[in-house]
Amino acid sequence: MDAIHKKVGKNLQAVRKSRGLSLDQTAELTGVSKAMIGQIERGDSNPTISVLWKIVNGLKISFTSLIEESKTEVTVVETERLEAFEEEDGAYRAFPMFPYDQRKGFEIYAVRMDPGCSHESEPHNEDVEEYIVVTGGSLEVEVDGETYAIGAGNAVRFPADQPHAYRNNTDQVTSYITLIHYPS
Amino acid sequence: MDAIHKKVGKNLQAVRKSRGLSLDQTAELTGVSKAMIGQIERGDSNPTISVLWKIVNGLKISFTSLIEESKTEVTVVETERLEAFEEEDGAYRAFPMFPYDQRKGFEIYAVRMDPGCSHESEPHNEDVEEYIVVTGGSLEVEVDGETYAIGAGNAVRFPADQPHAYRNNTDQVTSYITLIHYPS
DNA sequence: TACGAATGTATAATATATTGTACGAAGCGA
DNA sequence: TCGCTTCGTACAATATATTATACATTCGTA
Repeated sequence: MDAIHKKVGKNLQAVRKSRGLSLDQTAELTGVSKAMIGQIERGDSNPTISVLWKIVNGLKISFTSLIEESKTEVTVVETERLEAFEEEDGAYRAFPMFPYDQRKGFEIYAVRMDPGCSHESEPHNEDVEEYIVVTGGSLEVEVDGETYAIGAGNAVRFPADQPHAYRNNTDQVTSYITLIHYPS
Repeated sequence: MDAIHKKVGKNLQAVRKSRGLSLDQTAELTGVSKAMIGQIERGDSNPTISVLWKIVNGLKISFTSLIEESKTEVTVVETERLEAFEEEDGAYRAFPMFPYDQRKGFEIYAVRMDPGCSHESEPHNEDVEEYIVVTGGSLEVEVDGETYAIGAGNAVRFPADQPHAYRNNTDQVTSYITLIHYPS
């Protein structure tokens, strides 16, 4: 699922078969060897971009159609099964629930912060926005010198192209969901 | 210009420099070696799709942003300098003025047909359309058993997912522009 | 049944993508 | 100027992408 070249292989084979083309015919149309096309379809090879370019142009299809997920599938994620990025000696734990997807332009983490934990984040690039929904405990967010207290069930959004910090001043674990949106 | 990997290199370098990143930092972010990133930027290497995928995800950019032309440039095409696809012993000559561009989804040819020339075209795939503007002489187009006579200055459009034929029954050279549109 | 054509796969040879390391150039304080 | 760092490039070693060829299977046909 995550291996891009396998996705490309599936998509390519889908296009080829939907047109009733053989490997030989496809090789003729694209200028890429039959063996290579077969390997790409099976996921046995990691095509260079030049080869993909030839295929795309020979078949008169878009580049995107090869790298796109054929359909958006149901994806169930269990936080406990994810491997967290830990910071602050494990007191700050970020679980990548939906990793960055360049077609969507955002990523979603579930974060847990132990009592007393404080975490500073490097500024992101311009026009990057962060959305936070606190799901448990209470969170202090500091942006541009201002501090905002967000209780469970509440949310905040802020431009993340500047240094910002998260603090859990309570005596219980605070959890929140954060969505980071990158400009297209 | 036409070499895809050089375009990718330019775009990648543009992104990296606009963020003030060094090769080392980019390597750190993407998990791709510094040497490789340098080679890609210079066009010395033809990256595999997996490597591009890592870069795209590490930098939080879209795949498309790497393969797109940074800006649409002015492109002047002189038909006489183009190499024609010849058929019917050279009596049918097709000049690729604007070759297939998957982002646009179409391609444009200039065609010259000698007097008496007749040319049959294989059916294209479903939902492919052909637009023809006759610029000189007169053209007979046969689609689905029907024949249409198109004089200079006139045009025709038809679905090209069936056999179709072109004929020049006049005693002079007929020329026309044809645009072939492929579905997305 | 046998044959020929067409399919997708396996194999070996070659080209090249990818990496780790080392190098020279350019900035920057002391 | 000297060191120190950071930058991008050059190099050699290795992994692997790509090709041409040969192979096994299937299918239609005589």
